Amino acid sequence: MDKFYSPKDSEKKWYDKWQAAGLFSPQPGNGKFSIVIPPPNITNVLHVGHALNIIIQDIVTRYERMRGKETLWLPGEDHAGIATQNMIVKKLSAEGKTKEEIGQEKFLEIAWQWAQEYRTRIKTQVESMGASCDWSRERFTFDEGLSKAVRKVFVSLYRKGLIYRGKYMINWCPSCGTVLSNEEIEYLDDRSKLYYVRYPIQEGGSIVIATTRPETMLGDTAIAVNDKDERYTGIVGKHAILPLVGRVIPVIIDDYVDMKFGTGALKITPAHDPNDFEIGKKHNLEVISVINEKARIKFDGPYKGMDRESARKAIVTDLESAGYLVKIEDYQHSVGHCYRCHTVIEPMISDQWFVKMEPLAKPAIEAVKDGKVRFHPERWEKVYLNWMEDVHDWCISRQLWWGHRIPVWYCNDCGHLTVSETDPDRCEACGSQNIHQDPDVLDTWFSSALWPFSTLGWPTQTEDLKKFYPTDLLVTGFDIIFFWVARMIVMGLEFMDDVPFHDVYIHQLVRDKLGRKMSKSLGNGIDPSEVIEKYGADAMRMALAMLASQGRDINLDDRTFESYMHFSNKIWNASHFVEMNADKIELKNPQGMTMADRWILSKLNLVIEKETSAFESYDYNIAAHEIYDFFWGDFCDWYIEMSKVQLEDSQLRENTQQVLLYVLKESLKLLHPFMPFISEEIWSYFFEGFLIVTRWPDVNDEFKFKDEGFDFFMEIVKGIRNVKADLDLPPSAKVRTVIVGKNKWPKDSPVELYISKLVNASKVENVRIKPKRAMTAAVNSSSEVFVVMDEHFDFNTEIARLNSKIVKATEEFRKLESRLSNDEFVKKAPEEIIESTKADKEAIEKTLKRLDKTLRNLRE
RNA sequence: GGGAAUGUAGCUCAGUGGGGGAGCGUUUGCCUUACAAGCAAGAGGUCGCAGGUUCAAUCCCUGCCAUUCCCACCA
Repeated sequence: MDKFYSPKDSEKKWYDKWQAAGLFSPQPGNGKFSIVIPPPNITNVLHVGHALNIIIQDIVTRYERMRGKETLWLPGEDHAGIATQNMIVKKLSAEGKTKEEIGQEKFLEIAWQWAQEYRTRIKTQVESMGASCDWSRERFTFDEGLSKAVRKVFVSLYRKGLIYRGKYMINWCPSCGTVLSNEEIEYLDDRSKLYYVRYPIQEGGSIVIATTRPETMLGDTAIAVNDKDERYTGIVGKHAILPLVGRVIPVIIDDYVDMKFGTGALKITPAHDPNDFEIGKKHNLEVISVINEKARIKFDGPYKGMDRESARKAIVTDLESAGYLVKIEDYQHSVGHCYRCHTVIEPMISDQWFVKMEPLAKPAIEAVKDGKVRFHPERWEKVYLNWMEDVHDWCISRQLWWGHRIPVWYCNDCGHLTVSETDPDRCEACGSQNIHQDPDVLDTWFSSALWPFSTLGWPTQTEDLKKFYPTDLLVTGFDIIFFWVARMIVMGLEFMDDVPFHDVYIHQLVRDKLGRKMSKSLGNGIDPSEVIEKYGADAMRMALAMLASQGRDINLDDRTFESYMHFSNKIWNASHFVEMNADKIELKNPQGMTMADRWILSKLNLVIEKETSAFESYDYNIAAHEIYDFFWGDFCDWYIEMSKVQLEDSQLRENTQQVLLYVLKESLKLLHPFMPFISEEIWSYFFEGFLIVTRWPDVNDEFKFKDEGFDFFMEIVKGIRNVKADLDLPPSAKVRTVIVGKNKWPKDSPVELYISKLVNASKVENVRIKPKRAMTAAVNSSSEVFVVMDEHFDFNTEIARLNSKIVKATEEFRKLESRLSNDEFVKKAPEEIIESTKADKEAIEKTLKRLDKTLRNLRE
C-alpha cells in the first residue's frame, strides 16, 4: 500500500471491475429490493442536489445488496419537454436562428442529438459518484417502449372518459409559447400599481373601479359589485360605458366581490382572468379576447400589436388625458410566473386536453391513508394529502415540439376524433383518409408518472415487471411531490392496480452555506464533478451522507468535503498499519484475550447493531456517524494504539493480529455503502472476492463482553495527559505513574503498558501509598492515579487542580443528594433511575473522600 | 388567509424527559515509526423568549419573536 490514498486511480478501476463482473445486475437472493432513479432532466449536467439524491439511493442499494437481496436500481433520464426545448431554442438563438426557421423535423433532429449528448454526460457523472445502478436496464422517457406505454395510458384514460378536451381558462406562457399546468406556475410577489379608473354610467353618474391591469379593460364585459354594498344599490342594473372603447357593459352583482377592496367595484374581463371567467360563465357574459399568444394586444384599435407593458402605459396615458384616471397607488401582489422561463403568465381561454383527477385521486388518497405508501419523514404525508384532496384537473397538452405527440387524429371530413395506440390511416368513424394528428405534445410529467412500471417493460408483462413492481423505495426531493410522486401513485394504482412504491424518502434540498438556493446567476452552485476531482467521490458521498438528516435543507459549505477526504486518508493509513503488522495473515478466530480486545469487539458489535437499525429507519446520517465515530474514535485512537503493546507481546501478538484484521474487515463492510471505492480497494489488499457482494455483518454473540471499567481507563489516560499539559511538559516527557487503591483491572491484560504507551510514561505501577510530589491525574471511587513529579512538581497547580475537581464533584454530589431527598422523586421516578442515582451518589461520595484526603495530605 | 419546518459553540449541523455533542475554525504543545490530510490538551453555549405539564424540560404542551418554505387568494 502507498502512503497516500489516491481516489482517482481507484475509483474508475473499481467501477469498471464491478460492471465487468455484472455486480450491478440483480443476483438471485433472499427477497428483492428495487428502486427506480428519479430520472434527471437532460437539460443540463447534474448539480450537488442531484448528487445527494443519487448518493442516498446508492447507499440504500448497496446496503440492501449486502443484506443479500436481489437488488435492482434502475437508471435513466427524462426528456424534460419544455425545459429541453427552451435550451435548444436558446442555443439556436445564439446561432441567430429560430425554431420556426429550421422547422419541426430539423428541430427534433437537433433535440435528439442534444438528448444523446446530455444522457451520456449525465451517465458519466452518475457513474463517477459510484452509483451501482444496472445500466443494462437504462431507460429514457422518450424510448420506444416508454412511448408505447404513454399512448396506451392516454387511450385507456380517454376511453374511460378520464381524459377530455375543452375550452377553459388556462395558464399561458407567452415566452415558451405553451399552456402550463397549475403546478407549473410560481407565484412571486411583484411590486406594481393599482389604477383607479372612472367608468361613466349611461343612465347618469359614474363608478370607479380599481385594477392592476388596465390593458385588459379592452376586454371588459361587465362591472360587478357586491349586492350588500349600499354605495352601489342605485347603479346595479344600469350600464357603464367602457372608456376609450365605448362599449356598453352591464353593472351586475356577484358576491365574489370584496366590498373592502379598492372601491368595491370590479371590472370583469372573462377572457383574461380566471375569476372573471367564472363570473362571466355565471352571468352569461360575452368573452372578448384582447391579448394574443405572444402577449400582444389583438383588439382592433390604436393599441393593437403592443405588448402588455406598452399597452398598459399607453392606456393609462390616454385614460389620464381623457379624465378617466382617478388615482394610482403603489401595490404589491403575487403574480404567476412560468417555472421554466419566469415570464409572467397570461391567463387565457384555450382549447386543451385535461385529465379528470378526482376519480383517480380517490384510491391514491386511500393508499397513503392505509399506509400502503409511507412517507419519510412522515410530515410530507400531510402535504401530499392536502394537495390530493383538493386536486384540480390536470392540463396535459403542451404547444411544444419536443414531447410525446397526443395520439388523437381529427377527421377533416366528419370531425370525428380517432384516439389510437397505433397511427391510424383513416377516420374510424367515416373511413376518410383525410385526417390529421393533434399538433400538441403531452406534459413531460405524463410520461414520468408511468416511470415505475413503464421502465420495467409495461404494457408487456415482462419478468422484470413481475419481479420488481411495486418498487420498494422512492428517493426524491419535496419539490416534486405534486409534479411526480402524486401522479406516479395515481397511475400505478390505475394501471398496475398497486402502488408504485411502498416507501418514499424525501431528502433535503441542498443550499449554499448562507441558505440560498444554488443558482447559476448567483454563481454559488457546487459542481459534483469538481468535488470528486478535488476530494474524491467517497469524500463527497460521506460528507453528504453525514448531512442527510431528516430535515428540510442542507446548507452546504464546500469545505465540508475536505474533512471527509481526511477521513479517507485515516482509513487508508489505519489499514496501512494493519498491513504492516498483519500482512499475509489468515483471518481465523479472533478472541477477546485482553481488555482492549474485548472492548473493541464489544464496540464493534454495538456499531453493527446501531448502524443496521439506523438504515432500517431511514436515518442515513446516523448510520454514517456510527461507522465514522467507531473507526476513527475507537479503532484508530484507542485500539490501534493499544495493539502496539500487544503486538510486542509474544503471547498476545497472534490474536492481536487477528483482532486487527477482524475489526478492519467488519469496518470495511460497514463503510462500504458510504465509501464504496476506498473500502473495496482496501478489501482487495486483504481479502478475497468483492466487498460489494459480501454479506452485511451481524452482531457476533461471542463478542458480547461485560464492562471492565474501560471508561475509567480512558479517564486515567486523559488525566495524565492533562497533568502534562497543565505543567507545560511536552507529551514526549517520560513520567512515572502510580496507581493507588484496589487494582480491578483484568489480570490477563497489560493495562500498565497500555497506559505507558498512550501517555508516554516511563513506568506505571501499583503502590499502596501515594508518593510525595505527585500530581493527581484521575480519581474514582476505588482508586487514584498520580503522576510522580520530583522537580516539576508544582504545589499551586496541584492545589488548583484538586480544588476544581472537588468543586465539580461536590456540585454533582449535591445535585444527586437533593434529588434523592425529594420524596416525590423517590415515589414517582422509575426504579432504575433511582437505583442508578443512588449508585452514582455513593460513587461520587467515595471519590470526594479520596480527593479530600489527598488535599489534606498535601497541605500537611 | 391555511399549513409546515427551523432557531443548540465563531461557522455548518447532529442529538436526548434524568450529568449538553461532532466537524471545521480558534489557542497551546507535539514530526509519539499508520496517518502533520496527523496526535494531544484547552477556550468557547441562560440549547430563540415567556409561560405550562412533570419528581425532573434543551427535549413534551401553549403563546410570542425571528428565519424559511409550501398551498390558496389577491380587482
